[in-house]
Amino acid sequence: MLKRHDLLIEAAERGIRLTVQRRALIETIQEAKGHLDAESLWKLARKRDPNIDRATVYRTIELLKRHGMIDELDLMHLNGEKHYYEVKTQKDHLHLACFGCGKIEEFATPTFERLKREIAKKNEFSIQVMRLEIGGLCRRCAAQEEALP
Amino acid sequence: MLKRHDLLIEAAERGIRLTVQRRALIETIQEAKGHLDAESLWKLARKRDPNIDRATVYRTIELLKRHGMIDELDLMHLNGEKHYYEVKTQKDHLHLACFGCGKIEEFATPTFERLKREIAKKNEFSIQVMRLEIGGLCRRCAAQEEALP
DNA sequence: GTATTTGCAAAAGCTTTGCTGCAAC
DNA sequence: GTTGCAGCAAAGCTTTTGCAAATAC
Repeated sequence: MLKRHDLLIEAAERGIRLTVQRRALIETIQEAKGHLDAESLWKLARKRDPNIDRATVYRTIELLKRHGMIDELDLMHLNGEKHYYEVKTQKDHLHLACFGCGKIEEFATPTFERLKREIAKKNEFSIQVMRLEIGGLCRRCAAQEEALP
Repeated sequence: MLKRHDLLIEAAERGIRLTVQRRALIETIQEAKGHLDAESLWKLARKRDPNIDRATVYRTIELLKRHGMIDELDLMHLNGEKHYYEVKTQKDHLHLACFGCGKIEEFATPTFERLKREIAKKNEFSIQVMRLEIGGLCRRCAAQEEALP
């Protein structure tokens, strides 16, 4: 399991003003299983603050992103153009998206870390965000494809 | 320089019906310098076929994508949510996007290829598309940032 | 001649914005 | 008491879609 930051503590440490709405959303993101889009986060956050507005959700996501506290994913645009969010992990990892069944797998490996160091060094580039997404077929879906004529 | 496929030849080989509109767009993509979004491609393609419609551009892009002839990029959403397109290269490569000046750099390394093989093997995943994007500051912009208080 | 593709115009999907009043500190 | 934030509603940007007419083979 990848270790993730505690967003509320980190927000406080960073001096981010914690309104009830931000608290509601941050707790929602922290407890979210899987990767959720803004609309889903909004619906869940309303269980904690029934009046929280979509716009507030978007604005808070933007804030957390700027602070590098969450990562934004596209997940190969498997379901439209929306974005998905996850708490930043200690280790960089990549996402495997299956075009067949839509399942998302996460994967971390030292090779990825090595690649990151190599990029930073060779390009003299100061890396802030890194997003590696892979689309294809998971084992099960690849096997099914094979079976068809 | 990364070697890219000849799209028109490949389209013919794949039995893709080559209408004048598709020809116009394919030639445009092939000759494009840098990474262009759908709107820019449309404007350029109109120089070859003045009546080509936006919708045709989107439909053809979708077609070429399905055939794995072009890659779609987000380039860290540096300028809104549009997508950018490039002819598929022989070698996988990644994109470095500078949040300061907006410059996009391409980078290919054997470590990336190794990572790809490792992912496919460890996850038993059949990879079709791989998109590695990095956001941060290029050397010049990082130095400028440093200079400020 | 027939199946596919196009242009057009409209809609859809997701996100951002301007403004006024409210909340945090 | 100030400053910044939230809610609301509207607009924005990019992409998709339905359909009749045109085109490729």
